[in-house]
Amino acid sequence: MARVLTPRAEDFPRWYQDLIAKAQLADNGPVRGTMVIRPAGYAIWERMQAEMDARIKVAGAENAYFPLFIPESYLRREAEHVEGFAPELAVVTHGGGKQLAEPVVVRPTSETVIGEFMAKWIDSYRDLPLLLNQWANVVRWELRPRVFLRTSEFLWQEGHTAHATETDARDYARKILHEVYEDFMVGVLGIPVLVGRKTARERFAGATNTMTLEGMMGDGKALQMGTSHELGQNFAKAFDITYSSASGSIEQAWTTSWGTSTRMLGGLIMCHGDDNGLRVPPRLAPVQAYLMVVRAGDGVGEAAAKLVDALRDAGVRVAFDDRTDIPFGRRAVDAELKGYPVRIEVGPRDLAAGKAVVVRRTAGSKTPVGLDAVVSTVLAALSEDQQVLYDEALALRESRTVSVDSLEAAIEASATGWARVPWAVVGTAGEAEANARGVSVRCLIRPDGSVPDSEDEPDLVAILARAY
RNA sequence: CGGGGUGUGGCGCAGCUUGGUAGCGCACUCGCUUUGGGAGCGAGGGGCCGUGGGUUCAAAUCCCGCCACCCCGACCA
Repeated sequence: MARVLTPRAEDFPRWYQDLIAKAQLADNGPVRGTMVIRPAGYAIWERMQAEMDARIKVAGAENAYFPLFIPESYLRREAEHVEGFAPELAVVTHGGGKQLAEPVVVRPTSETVIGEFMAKWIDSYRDLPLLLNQWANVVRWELRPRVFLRTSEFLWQEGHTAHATETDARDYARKILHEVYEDFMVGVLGIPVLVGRKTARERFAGATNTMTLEGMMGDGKALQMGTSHELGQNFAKAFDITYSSASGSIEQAWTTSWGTSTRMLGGLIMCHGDDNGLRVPPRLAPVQAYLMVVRAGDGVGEAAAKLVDALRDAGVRVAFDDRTDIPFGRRAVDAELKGYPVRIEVGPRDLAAGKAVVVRRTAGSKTPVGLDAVVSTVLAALSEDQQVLYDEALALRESRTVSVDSLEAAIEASATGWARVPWAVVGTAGEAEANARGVSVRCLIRPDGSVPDSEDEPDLVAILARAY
């Protein structure tokens, strides 16, 4: 069968869907827009979860679990929040064979239920901050689903915190943004995300500030890979989240929420994938080294098993493939599709020369290596290729980002990549105009690249692009 | 909701214009040969052609209705 993975800009989503199918990551579920994650995809997601969860815990948040069903009236308590989510709610009207007195919605996000519980759990300033995180699936009935990027049901991590002061909430939302999200995306996913502030128009429904991490995909479009919100006292007011201060007064709490989803898997595929399939960064890869016995022969199985042990001892996540009844090409291509960073080929021919062949997915290079040097070669390749993927993605982003000084030029540049343009020349009117033409303001950043505290700061730079 | 398109074995499609015994590739099963880059040959299994009606001796094919899905746009982690 011919290889049909050809990521040209104009048919990028097609290519992306093909790759997902061929790399056996996901399938479409029985209900429009739902997604079934296959084992190969889930293994990657599991590694994402592990890395994220560890960082979330370092940031002080604890995992908890809240209801899937939310009474419709909860949503209504925060005006902007309902308005934002109403069009995409899945509503349950019947239960136990009867019409429900009050419909319940399948959670599109959990600010409201968690707010309800925060109100019960918080009495004193001593209970603050309350730092919660939930790994769960949520439902948003999107008009046009796309596997991993926008499915009706998706898996995510949503953090919800309550703080005594606005400053505490503000600092925490930024801590998550940088120390959890940015650290993970840059360091593990190898995606050079741009971190900035959303405009009022792009803000999360009910938030006072939304901060985002934007990645550039291989076709120059932007993907919002995660967000961290300051919710002000909007939800504290709606759900009566109050506490007694040290001086005895009753005060309203300040809350935040932040989330990242299986969309990151889509981002990973579209950022690093190439014509031959997935390329998974070594730090993330569930299988870092794929050791395959090329063909059976005297002592080949034993030599291969020894190498597997040596790699495991060195801390490498290794998979062993001795299925010599399946043709070599089939197994090699499969390993490439799934993006295993390093493949080690062991066969009679190599062994006779005291060697094994180390194949790197990133560059596609094949190098015969003495058996004693395999472990060190693999370790070096893993750490080098983590950097290579990041560098390639960064180089692409830089080559496709242009600085311009008019709205018109920015919209034009968005056809192939990102535009950096002074926010002052765009403004809310320019933003609406860009939106009408399929381009959005992805975020605002300061000239030095840091995240603004307000969109009214002078000299802000707007990043305009087309987005998924 | 607006604009385009498609419904035929598990998947991808041809056949429809011009009605006449339902076909191809992949996948699957069995056998032999293979196995250092998506194996070859042989044999097999599997489809009321989306659905309801009409025309006809005869409908996947022609006509009318309905349904579903996909793509582009509006919405979005």
